[in-house]
Amino acid sequence: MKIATWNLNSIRAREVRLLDWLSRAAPDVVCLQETKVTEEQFPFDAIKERGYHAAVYGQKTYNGVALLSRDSAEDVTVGFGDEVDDPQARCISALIQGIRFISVYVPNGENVDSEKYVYKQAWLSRLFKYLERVRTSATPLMISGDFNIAPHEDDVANIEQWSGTVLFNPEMTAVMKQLQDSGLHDVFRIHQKGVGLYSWWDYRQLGFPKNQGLRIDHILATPDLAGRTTTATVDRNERKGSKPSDHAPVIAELTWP
DNA sequence: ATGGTTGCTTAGCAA
Repeated sequence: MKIATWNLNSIRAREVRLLDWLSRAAPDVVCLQETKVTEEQFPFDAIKERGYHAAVYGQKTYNGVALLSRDSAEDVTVGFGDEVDDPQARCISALIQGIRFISVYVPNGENVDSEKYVYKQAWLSRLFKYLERVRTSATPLMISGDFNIAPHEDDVANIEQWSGTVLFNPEMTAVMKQLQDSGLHDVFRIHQKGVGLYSWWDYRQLGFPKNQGLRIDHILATPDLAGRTTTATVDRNERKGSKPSDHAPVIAELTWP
């Protein structure tokens, strides 16, 4: 079973790239973020032609998440289902082949003095409560997406530039540690121990050619699944060529069922 | 310190 997570930075700007990549990479489940379209504008037909079901939580202009899958998705839910009235489409979940998949687009936060960072903190707090509710011992779980957090120094190319920012600071690395301590393992780091491995590179200042990136897109899995993963990679080819997203897909393979 | 890029929308926000 091949799983991927990819922040597309607009599914309209990336539709051809996404479709070509689906044919070439042939993932079984794809967690998408920043689709930036309402459900009415989502390219359901083209994706169906490539052999995928799509569960979509859309929003105009900003955010937007989706789950693509070879097999049908059951029990689809969107948002956290909590008491907060939140218009931002950042979380979708479904049961696929007996696994609870969640695609998340964690708020960026802009800067640590911003109201957007307050929202990021609150959103993450709601995510923990959501995970407590949705997790059951019987169902393996995989939560993937753009977390907008680099978990470790080794996940940041330029520490001087990024230390203390919303993407890499003690409070945010503690969030990743708390997720891991709750039994959600960082699948990429099970298989890749090296440095200089990133999933996002700024469009500006030759970020990608200079490999000035951060590893902020993650696949986290409960132990039953994490232990069955066989590979984890970043598909750097998707950051190359004409009109790439600023994120590359992160891919994991596992023996399932 | 500023600016550098992209997408959506059409001047300015978000990343």
